Amino acid sequence: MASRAGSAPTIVDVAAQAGVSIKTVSRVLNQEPGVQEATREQVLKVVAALKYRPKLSARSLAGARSFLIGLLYYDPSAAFVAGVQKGATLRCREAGYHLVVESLHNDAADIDQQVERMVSALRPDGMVLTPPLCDNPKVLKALRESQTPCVLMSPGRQVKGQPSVCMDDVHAAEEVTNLLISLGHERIAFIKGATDQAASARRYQGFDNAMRAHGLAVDPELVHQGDFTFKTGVEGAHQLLSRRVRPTAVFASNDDMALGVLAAAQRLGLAVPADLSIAGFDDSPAAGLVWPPLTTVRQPVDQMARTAVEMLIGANRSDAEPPTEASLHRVLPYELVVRDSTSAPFDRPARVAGKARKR
Amino acid sequence: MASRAGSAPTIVDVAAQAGVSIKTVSRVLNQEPGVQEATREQVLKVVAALKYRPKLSARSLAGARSFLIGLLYYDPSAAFVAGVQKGATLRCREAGYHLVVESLHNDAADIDQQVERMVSALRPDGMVLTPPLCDNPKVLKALRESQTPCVLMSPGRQVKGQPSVCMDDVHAAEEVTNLLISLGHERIAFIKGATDQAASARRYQGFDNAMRAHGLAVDPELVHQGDFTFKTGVEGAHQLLSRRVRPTAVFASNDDMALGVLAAAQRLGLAVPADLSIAGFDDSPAAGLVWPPLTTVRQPVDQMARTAVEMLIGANRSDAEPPTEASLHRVLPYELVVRDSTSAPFDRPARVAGKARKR
DNA sequence: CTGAAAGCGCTTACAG
DNA sequence: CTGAAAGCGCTTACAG
Repeated sequence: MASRAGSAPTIVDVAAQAGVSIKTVSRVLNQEPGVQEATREQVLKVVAALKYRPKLSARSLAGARSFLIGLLYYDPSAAFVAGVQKGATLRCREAGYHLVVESLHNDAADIDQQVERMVSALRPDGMVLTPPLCDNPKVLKALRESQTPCVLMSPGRQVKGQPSVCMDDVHAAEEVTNLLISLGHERIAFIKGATDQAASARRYQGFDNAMRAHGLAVDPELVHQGDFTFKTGVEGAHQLLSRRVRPTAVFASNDDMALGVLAAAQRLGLAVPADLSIAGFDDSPAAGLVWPPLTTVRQPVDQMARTAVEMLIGANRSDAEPPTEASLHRVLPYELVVRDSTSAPFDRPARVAGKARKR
Repeated sequence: MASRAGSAPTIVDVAAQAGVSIKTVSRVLNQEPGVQEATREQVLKVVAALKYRPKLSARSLAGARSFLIGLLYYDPSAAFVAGVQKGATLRCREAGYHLVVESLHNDAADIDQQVERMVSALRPDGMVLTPPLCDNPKVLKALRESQTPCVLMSPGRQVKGQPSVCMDDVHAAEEVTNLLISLGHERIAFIKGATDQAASARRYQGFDNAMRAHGLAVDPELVHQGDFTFKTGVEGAHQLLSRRVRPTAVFASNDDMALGVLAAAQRLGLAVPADLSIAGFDDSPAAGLVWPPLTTVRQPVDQMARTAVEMLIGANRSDAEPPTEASLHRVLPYELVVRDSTSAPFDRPARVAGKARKR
């Protein structure tokens, strides 16, 4: 018997045509054990012939899973969204899951209700939280109360028992600083990021570590408080470059600020990197689209998102290992991207194309 | 009777507590007519008290709507994804819909099956297609066969009866060209975009229109074929600036190429805009993060996405007007962003901050 | 204006 | 190894 014309085939059509019960079809589709190989093949043949696809809403209503992963974000940089989406959607598809995206206002008074509303309507099997939402207590509380598994991306602080994915900001900042020092710089200025973002402190920490390790004092006059915007990069440059003894290098803790430093330096008639080396952080698209291209650090954003989705899907499986504290907090490798904005002090600009080093 | 502890309240709990049938609760929730005001209020009170939220999977399985809107994209620029997501998610939430995002490979041989699979599992109420997928015949065919309503964002060509949202590329490129001409430029070079993207031809068309309208010949030597990448901007600049008579301005048909021109000009020791004016297209984040900041055109990407979602949701409503050919193809206003990379030829660089003009 | 019944298309116990 | 029954939580079509 063929399936009714017009409407899509259902599990009943497949069962009838394969000469088995719908329960058996369900078993095959969900890869449950205890189906004879011959039966399995017969069912799969009919599934293919009918182009049968189980309907998500029915599976979701009847079963314990929704096959939906939620992604929450607030005011992210464009490069960040793009990377996260790429990693998350691809991993979702591999596992037959789908990604539902919602944007929220981190400062909204009713943000907990917004989250609660979304979760109770959608019942996602898990949620990926990006900064700064992953550090928002209201959001975390609403999710905990609804018992929705979460993975935090680059959270400010690890929460015990709360899965997270991040990169090693401290170590990356150390490496950038080491690069500048190895080029011969000693008066190295630093521009800090927004105080409400945890990465800011970690990056400064790395800078400080590296300086101390080389016996170089961090001159408070050469540390500027920025907020991750282009504007504070420009301001920082003006202030730092007006010191009695100028720095020979500026390490801005993100690319937007580094671009501000570059723009300011160019307006002041300084040659980069001959008169001033500049390093950033993030490897934003713009970092490679300026002259000279910026030395920076690439966050593995898409890998982080992919890993986050994987953790959520894995946790939903019955055969999942009991998680250890270590398996809950994944630290992914970053990439130091050395380009032309850094050189030995007073060097002629390098003419070599950008190259990347992994660690 | 209170709802069972532990599990979330259902429509049955609400009906029981409000002393009505579940059908009446359903009517109130879906804003169907024919419910007495007192009854309605009583139901809403219980809904609020119980924090009842209808489950999407149940509504979707029983009814004709899924409250899901799909967004398909392939290898978009970061700024584009970010804008689309913002506009689309916000509009979805206002209407109680949710946005499911999927990324596809435009060149995948089985792209039609990937689309078919997604659609038959999810049954979205509509789909937003971004370039270049909105021009992919396989994708469109798969969607047509599944009877999923679609809106195309910036499609290469209008398809009759197929809803779309776009901006007026031709007119925008005309305006940029007019700006350069009004500043006193006559030798204006143009860098074309990728030949497989429809916007490329439209932007060149606008340039050509404006030049002719002012009696200026388009010198074929001053037209370079690029592909929207930074690299072809650099190459174009080298080629265009090696002409016997140099152009005094370059109009690159997107920002990445304009940034390439800027980088090349700076390496060649040219002052921008004094020696060379540069204009781009897109208003990418980087456009405002370089020195001098780029004159460009801002695409209303988030508005376009918002409009696309609105059209899909509106079409699903029973009280929807029969669409006219005009209402099917929305053209949204762009914004000319005049910054410091353009000036009169041989001018000293402007010191004025960027300003925007709407049309 | 309101409701009782059937059914959407699956999975979950439970039998055999 | 396989299946018949019940049920997930809503909307639809039909009565009254």
